[in-house]
Amino acid sequence: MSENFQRIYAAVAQIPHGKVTSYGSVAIMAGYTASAARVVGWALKALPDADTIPWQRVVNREGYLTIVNPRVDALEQRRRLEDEGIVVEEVDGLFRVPKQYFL
DNA sequence: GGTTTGACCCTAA
DNA sequence: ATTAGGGCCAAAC
Repeated sequence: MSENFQRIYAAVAQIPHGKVTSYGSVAIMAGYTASAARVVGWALKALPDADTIPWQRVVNREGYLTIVNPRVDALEQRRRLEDEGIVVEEVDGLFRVPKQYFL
């Protein structure tokens, strides 16, 4: 685990309740360039404590939940988002957050 | 050890 | 509007 990951986790923790943001925005908040979005994906995949970090508020730019982590699937992410009052719509078998919820 | 591969985004054509 | 390519950094191979 590197310090860069810690900065990413801190940036994710700053996302307000009931809002979502994109990977690129998290990268910028963490002090990276905008195109370091993939690193954010790696950081969240290797997330140490999924109970305290609001990782579910990070979606891709189109609002889709592109998650492949075996520990936590897209279903759990949708459940955690709806617990915050976010309405998640289903498009072609994939979950999507409407653009109005973006930060 | 170098090389490839990602929970992706931006720019240019 | 859509497509192609480069970039970012850490793991996995």
